[in-house]
Amino acid sequence: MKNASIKEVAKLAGVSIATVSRCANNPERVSEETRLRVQAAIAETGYVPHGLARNLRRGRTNIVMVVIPSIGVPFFGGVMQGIQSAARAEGLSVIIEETQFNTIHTDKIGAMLVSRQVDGLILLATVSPFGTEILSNRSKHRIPIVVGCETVSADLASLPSVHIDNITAAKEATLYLASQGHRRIALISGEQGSLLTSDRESGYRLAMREAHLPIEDGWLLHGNLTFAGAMRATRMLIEHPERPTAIFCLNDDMALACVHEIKRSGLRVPGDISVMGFDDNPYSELADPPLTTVRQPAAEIGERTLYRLVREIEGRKSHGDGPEYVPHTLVVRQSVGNPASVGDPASVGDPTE
Amino acid sequence: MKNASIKEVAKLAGVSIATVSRCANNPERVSEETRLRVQAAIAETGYVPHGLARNLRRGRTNIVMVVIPSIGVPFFGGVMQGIQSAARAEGLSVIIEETQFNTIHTDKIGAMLVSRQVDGLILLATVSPFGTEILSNRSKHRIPIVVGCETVSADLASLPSVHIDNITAAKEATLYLASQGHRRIALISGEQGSLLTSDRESGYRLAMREAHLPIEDGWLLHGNLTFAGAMRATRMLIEHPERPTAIFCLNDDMALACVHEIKRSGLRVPGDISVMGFDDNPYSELADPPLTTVRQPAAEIGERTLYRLVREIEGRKSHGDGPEYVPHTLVVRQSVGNPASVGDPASVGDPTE
DNA sequence: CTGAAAGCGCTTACAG
DNA sequence: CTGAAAGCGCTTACAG
Repeated sequence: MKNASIKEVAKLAGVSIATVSRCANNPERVSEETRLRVQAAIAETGYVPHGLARNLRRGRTNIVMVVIPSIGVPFFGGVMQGIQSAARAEGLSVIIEETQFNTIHTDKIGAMLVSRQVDGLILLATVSPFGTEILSNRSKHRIPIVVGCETVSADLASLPSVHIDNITAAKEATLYLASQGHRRIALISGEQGSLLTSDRESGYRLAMREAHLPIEDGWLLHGNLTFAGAMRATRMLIEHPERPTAIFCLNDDMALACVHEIKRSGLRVPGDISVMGFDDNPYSELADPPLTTVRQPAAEIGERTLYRLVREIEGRKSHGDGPEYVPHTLVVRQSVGNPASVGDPASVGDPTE
Repeated sequence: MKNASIKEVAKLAGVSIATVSRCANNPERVSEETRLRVQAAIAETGYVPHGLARNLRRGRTNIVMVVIPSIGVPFFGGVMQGIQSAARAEGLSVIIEETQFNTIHTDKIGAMLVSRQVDGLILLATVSPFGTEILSNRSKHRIPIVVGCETVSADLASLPSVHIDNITAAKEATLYLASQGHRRIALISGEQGSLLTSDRESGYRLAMREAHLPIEDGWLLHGNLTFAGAMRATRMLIEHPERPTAIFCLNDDMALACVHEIKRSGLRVPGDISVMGFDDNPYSELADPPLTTVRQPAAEIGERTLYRLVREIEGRKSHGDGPEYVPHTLVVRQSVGNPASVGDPASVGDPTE
């Protein structure tokens, strides 16, 4: 059965299509008698307004697009949940576009935007090459864009955004490590050239300086936010002549991999090496030991990002173009302990488990 | 700057809008000279065809909707990756709708479909209440739907689908446990009344019967596929008078939580209790011990589901309405070992770690 | 309160 | 090869 159109309903009810339309959009402007007749006709035909036509007429799609580095990362799952629930409240649908190492379909994203198939764009921790093109399109076509979780490329820094204060968060985490007595603190960082990464790196450096702690050569490694990258970095750290007593990983995935690798080498966490994560993804709690980490309020980031985008779409930029900050918290669990006394070799190579 | 429309391009190039349209869609039907002029005009105006208008005319949106129980579950992330990459190849965009315990916005999904804002629907391990309404809409409006990863509600069983053979997979996993010498094998199952769950339960029962193993009262518990549910179930199992030597969890999340809980109670995995998972999500490899589990080819499921949907959309149902099976594999890691000799209390309450 | 008409921006037979 | 025209299915001033 083909979908009924507004015409058929109109004919059946003996009214014009304008009246049928009004029954859906401004029912108070239709007499009750007519309305009833139209409603009956709608029920009889099973009529549902054709969304495309309506949208074309109204000039809005009620769809927003979110660009995400990788679906299935639990942390982004949390952000998406926030986006979705806010979107639902606003009557919006969300198209997800994954952009993992994929420069090419930048085109597609641009096309969807420019061709008005989506009303706006949310960029979640976006990859670099993206930046300039997006930006030029934005100004050319007045496209609403907001960045969530901090942009990765510096050229996007001027966009409205919502995220935690990455510098401060990383600084606090490092300082916590120092407060537990650690003096040899290494960092497994994210991707080179990513703004998010460099902010957190700054926080680490700031903290180290403030605590009068040295950063030895080879203590600051890039793990690219992946398991494999973190494992590689962890191995290098374990074999470092000045082996750190604590490793700060710039996300929980890397921290999980780091813990795994430390234990595999026969060392204990936190007995021999403490590990600090970042994000607080759901699996961190189940790790052995449960991860001490910096929590980002994922769902809240998602929600606020969406609402911010809605404001952009509707043209009321109450907050200007600056970033909007969201609070982070240090979650203390068991992967960070006190360091073994310096030069005490007893704990090394003598794993109890 | 407002977007240029086809009219402005036509005027600038001194041709009709039909010709402009042809340049985009059937360039070979336009003389080179004209084409060049039009292209120049397009470049000058920055014209991009308005997607909505085009779609309205063509009667397709090139958007498919996927309904997913929960974003951020790593396993579904893998499936989504498959869907996305296939969608990209087909020039489709995907709208994601989360349906966690949310009956209400079933309406929204139905509406998007019926109102033709999306071309088709992928249901990923869908929740129950959904079923009947979707189905009635489907037949009424000829809506293309395909189910991925097995439907949860029996009333959707008639839809085209792609998934592993859940019965066989669960049976093999259980049999593997038996082959390692386990005779007391418990099951932490999924959600009551879910088809996927009951299929895997059947596999477990089949295997136990085949191996002449009893299923004691209280060995088959529902964990609802969540951490919390699995922890609760694990505690009950640990205290069970006939404590199992192996626990089969119907997904990896539960297996991870199960391992966590066993260790927390001072027992060892697999020393005291072996744990088998299901799915092979990325975190399973990093667990301590790494999880033995049944792998579902997530990305492949996603891809094939999308292609299947495309066939439905295009009206060529080459494969009929039956399910399409995808291979599973047993991934042997370290969470399953041989059981301690029966009645040997030495290993109990004497955790080494 | 209701209808005729314009128009959203395109695509595609149909002529020529 | 090109244009005039119909039409996709709606919504919304504008009259009445």
